[in-house]
Amino acid sequence: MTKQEIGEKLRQRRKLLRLRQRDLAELAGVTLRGLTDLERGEANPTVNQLAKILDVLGLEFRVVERSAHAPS
Amino acid sequence: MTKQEIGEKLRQRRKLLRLRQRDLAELAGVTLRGLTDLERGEANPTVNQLAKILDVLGLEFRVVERSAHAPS
DNA sequence: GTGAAAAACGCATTATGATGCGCTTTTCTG
DNA sequence: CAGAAAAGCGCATCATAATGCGTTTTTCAC
Repeated sequence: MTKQEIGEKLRQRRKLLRLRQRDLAELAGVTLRGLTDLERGEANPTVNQLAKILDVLGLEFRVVERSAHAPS
Repeated sequence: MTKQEIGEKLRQRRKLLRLRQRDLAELAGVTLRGLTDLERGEANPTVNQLAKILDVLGLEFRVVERSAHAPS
């Protein structure tokens, strides 16, 4: 996944949960600034930073074989 | 996945490919220091840093639902 | 067991990610 | 359309990830 794809996935998930960036940022313990940059794919976050946000969204990241395809 | 799990996965994959840390680090364009820390799970790498290494190893990371279980 | 290769790590430095603040732009809602 | 809410973003600062170098420890082949 590219950073853009990650950002888009986070955004979709956030909207699904009807959260504003501000609220998600607060729940995750990151700044609004950091979150907006991340959602737009214009950031190179640390694993911790990303994990904090994924955690609130009920998501996680996983290392897999490159050729493996995503489930529907 | 925790950082320890990620590190262990990278290490296993590297060994499978019969690479030394030094060689993998060079191929990935990171320092030996950064790689050793990462494999031991004692690092909080950026997504870019992690991606560079995963790329050489034929791996990638993906954002998924937290409850989804890993394939065998 | 000995020696060499590989990996771990302490410490200082450099590069860059995260934050803070405020202003601008975009997106909703009525 | 008008106003408000949400999101985007420029810039300076702070925090910390990445590097560089040398030394120590562990691993492995003989």
